[in-house]
Amino acid sequence: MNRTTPQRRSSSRRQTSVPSTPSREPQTTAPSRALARTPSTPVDLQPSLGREAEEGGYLDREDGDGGSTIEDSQTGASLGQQTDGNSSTPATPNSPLPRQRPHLTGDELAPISQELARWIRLRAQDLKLRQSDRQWAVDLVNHLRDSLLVFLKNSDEQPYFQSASVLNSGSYYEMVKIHNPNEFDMMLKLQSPSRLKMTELDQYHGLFYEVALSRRTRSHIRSFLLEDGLTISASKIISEMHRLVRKFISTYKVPGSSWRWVVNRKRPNSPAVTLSLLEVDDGKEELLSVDVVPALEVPSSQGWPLAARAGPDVNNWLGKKTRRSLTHQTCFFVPKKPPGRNLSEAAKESWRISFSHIEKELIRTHGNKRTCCESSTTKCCRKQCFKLLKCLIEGLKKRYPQELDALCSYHGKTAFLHNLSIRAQDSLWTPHQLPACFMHLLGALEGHAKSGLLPHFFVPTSNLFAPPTFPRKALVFLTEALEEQRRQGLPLLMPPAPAPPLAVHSPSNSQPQPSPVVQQTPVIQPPQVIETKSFVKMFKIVALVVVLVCVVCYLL
DNA sequence: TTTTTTCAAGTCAAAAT
DNA sequence: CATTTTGACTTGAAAAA
Repeated sequence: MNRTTPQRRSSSRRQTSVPSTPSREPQTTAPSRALARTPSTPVDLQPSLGREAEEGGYLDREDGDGGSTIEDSQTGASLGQQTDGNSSTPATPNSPLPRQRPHLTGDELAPISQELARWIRLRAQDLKLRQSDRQWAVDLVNHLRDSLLVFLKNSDEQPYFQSASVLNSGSYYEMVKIHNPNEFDMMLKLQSPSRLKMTELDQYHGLFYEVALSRRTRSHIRSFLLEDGLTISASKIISEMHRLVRKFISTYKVPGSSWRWVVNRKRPNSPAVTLSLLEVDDGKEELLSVDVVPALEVPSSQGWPLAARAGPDVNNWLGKKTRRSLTHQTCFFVPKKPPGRNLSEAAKESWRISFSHIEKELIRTHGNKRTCCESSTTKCCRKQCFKLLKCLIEGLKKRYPQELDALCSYHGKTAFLHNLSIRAQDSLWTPHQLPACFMHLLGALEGHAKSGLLPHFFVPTSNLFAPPTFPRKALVFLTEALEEQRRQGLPLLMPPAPAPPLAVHSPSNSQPQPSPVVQQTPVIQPPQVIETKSFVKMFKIVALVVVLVCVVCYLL
């Protein structure tokens, strides 16, 4: 009982934070922090962009799949780095950036100015979640999750879901969520009664599967089988999930009763049932969002499908032993169709393979040595780099929603994992190398974009940057956008609205202006201008001017 | 300002029911 | 035997020094 009560009690202890205002300004004690943050907070909750981009990448939206252009052998070989070797570089004709070599160190890249480095560190600092925000969000989300589990357990009308259990996943639980703890992902694990027959769908290079039981069963799963009595229907599972969650929510009471959860409309290509937390009175702003994804667990006696056996290239990074322990774990299937219309019958009921739990473990135990991040002397900056990359990707998507529609956070995650496996040594990632490491990571993503080659980390035959899902046009756009970000000192990493407390100019950042990349130049100022110190300076100047004007007025 | 200490939360598995 | 409870361990942020 020590587990549940303290949470509640602690909430009442900090009365201000819980009841009325979910987060932000009020209890922020550090003024500088409040200045820096207030603007970003509400804006980022925008459901339309933020959610889809972020979470979507993870389980939901990204569809790397059947790239037509690359042959499998090549992809497999190239895992992790962009082989150009011979002819196979399709993307941009003029590519000044040399192909990334596996182990180049910071100084081989363009040098990073003092200012930029400082700026990167500041931004990394600013991406952290605040505990007061977490406390509020976590109480609500955990209560929701636990109640949903109880509901499913007692739901007699759908026995198959009674044995479901939750596996927390996604960026919050990977400890790489940025800005706000406002998005949570959970997989609802569903047991398979027998071994599964996993049939790769042609043309998708091992990402999408038809999943069938290997023999007939009397388990409760049988209400979700197709007519053949073996094939498991993805659409039946997801719609039933959706129905159950709706039913649960219709009776569920949010503790505190200032908010309510609503079940979002079902999106045709999404494996998730998405819940949004809204204010009871004005139900406009989405305060939290939770994705629940049913996930079919492959029995542990069965290995991964063939395409994933070539799987994560972590031998140099984590060692063979760790690799074995990873690949011996189970994998999951989430009910997700491949993108596009006019799908075959099998594709309509298809599942996508998911390694969310292993991604989580990789990001958590990310060190070359066991001792990485164990004490202050062995700290590394890997996660910080990843957070910065996420931030940049979100920024890019916000600015170019149409052009970069295909881009999602999973591309960032994949590039990050490849980068970790290539730059394996802990000594390359010490905290003071953060700016250089981040530029490396950015360069890697740029390289992937240039070569049009970003193999799925676990299914290397599947290229996440291949044309059907990632149009060539978008790829070129992305390449140029990244290049420009780098050249201009990462303007998009600047805080969304630098000067809201003063209500001075420049909301320039928040309005999406889908101008071609080149035209972006004049809109954005170099980062130094907005940096905190300079900001203070600016403030002083403004104050001085105001005083002067007052004096003049008075004299007149 | 930077470093150390404390605290909330997540995970895992042993112990208890 | 299965489910729930408990405690040890880890991480990251906030408070204190």
